[in-house]
Amino acid sequence: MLQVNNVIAEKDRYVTGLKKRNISNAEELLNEVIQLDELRKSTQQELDSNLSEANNIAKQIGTLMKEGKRDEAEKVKTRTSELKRLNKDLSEKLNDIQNELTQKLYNIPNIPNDSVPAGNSDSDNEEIKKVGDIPTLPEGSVPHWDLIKKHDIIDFDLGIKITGAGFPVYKGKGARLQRALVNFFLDEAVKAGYAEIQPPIVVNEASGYGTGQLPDKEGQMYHIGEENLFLIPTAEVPITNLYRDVILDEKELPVKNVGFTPCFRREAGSWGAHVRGLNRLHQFDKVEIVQVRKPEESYQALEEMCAHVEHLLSSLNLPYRILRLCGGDLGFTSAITFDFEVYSAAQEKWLEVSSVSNFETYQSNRLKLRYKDDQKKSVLLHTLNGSAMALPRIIASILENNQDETGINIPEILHSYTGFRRI
RNA sequence: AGAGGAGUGGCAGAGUGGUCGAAUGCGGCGGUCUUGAAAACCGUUGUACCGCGAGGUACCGGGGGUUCGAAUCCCUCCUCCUCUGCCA
Repeated sequence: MLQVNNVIAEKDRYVTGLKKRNISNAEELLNEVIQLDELRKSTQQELDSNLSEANNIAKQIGTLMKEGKRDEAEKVKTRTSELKRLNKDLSEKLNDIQNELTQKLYNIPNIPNDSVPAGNSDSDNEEIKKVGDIPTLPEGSVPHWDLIKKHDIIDFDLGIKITGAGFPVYKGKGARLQRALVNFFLDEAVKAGYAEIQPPIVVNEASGYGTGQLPDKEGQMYHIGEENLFLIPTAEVPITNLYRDVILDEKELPVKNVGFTPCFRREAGSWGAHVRGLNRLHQFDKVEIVQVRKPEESYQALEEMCAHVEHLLSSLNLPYRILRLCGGDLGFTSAITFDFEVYSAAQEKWLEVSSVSNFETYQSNRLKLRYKDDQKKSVLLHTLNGSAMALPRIIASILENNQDETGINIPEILHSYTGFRRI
């Protein structure tokens, strides 16, 4: 969430930023925050001085009691009981104000980076790069949902039988291909200096709040009511929350982590005929890279992460394009996001396979993730993450783009991982 | 899951109602000594909020309560350890 001090210091810039996200009452919203914070301060000042007085009297009573002056002690007690009543009200008031302020801040998204274009929807995203040729497929080519049936490598019906729609079963070469990709992605990340993490795939409420899935997006996550836990929608949640309530030593920076996990998304309401096959699932595998950086280094890290994703895509020989998301399409917690899409030649569609974002201090403020600078001051760090990469759509495009009359060619880079060259 | 025990500063560990934000040791940082290092000695060493500052407030696993006053007493939740049960 935003820091109130920054809201005050850079109000104009923040208003402009929020307008880019099509929040028309931005100024009003920020003013409310500033006013609430002022009320918070004055209430706290009043409470603090009352507490101070009460503390002093309590100490006096202690001394009087020790000296045996009971009557005098009883006399001062009238004032403290008055203060006690007062302070109970005041601290309740302060609590309410703080909750209201937090609620307000929770509902204000991150301020977009200056380079983020204005816009309403994904049609306003800015294409900044396109690499690779769109393959021309042979006569009779079919989308991946037909290919997987034909070659019996992924079974949706079996998934429906044992779980439900959106939970496919990977079989034989399909399962092997997926495992190969996971290993390839992990190996490349480790080569690039990321430390491999295997986090839990179920997280508690505090973690949901830390990275911003809660309070507003709980509908996206599967919830285990009995234990009040959530199935992760992305490895970002556990891996970033590793650093919740942490003050890092400068020597521990930069943090570069990679994790492979299944991801679970309820995708409530977004199921329809247009999302067939592997295009959208309730459970899918993803390799995620996460960085924690000093503020002045985070944009360099963002570039580095984008370059890493590009490297993966070109190694797999997939045509891709990079989009800079516009204000209207930007995730709630993100300051800037680049989407990577691969071309799936039989569907004749671009599919999002990675999303690389800088959250600046938006997450770290909630997480209380800081480091000590050379002045020994605590400074909020920047968090970043990106998919490297989401598996199903990569598989979809590999299958579609590399099909011929008799089968499917596996990209060369994967041969040592799959142990086979064709499906 | 049941019974018992325990959660204090970076770590170890005292403190069971009143100058306790917290002894002591280790570690860290600064210094003295030394050619350098070690040892020894001296000093310093949590986080957040408010305040121009002096300073104030809160925090001893989380939340609530008793009391003029709580690390200390009570309730509740969480976590860890030991034993019993179950289990990959």
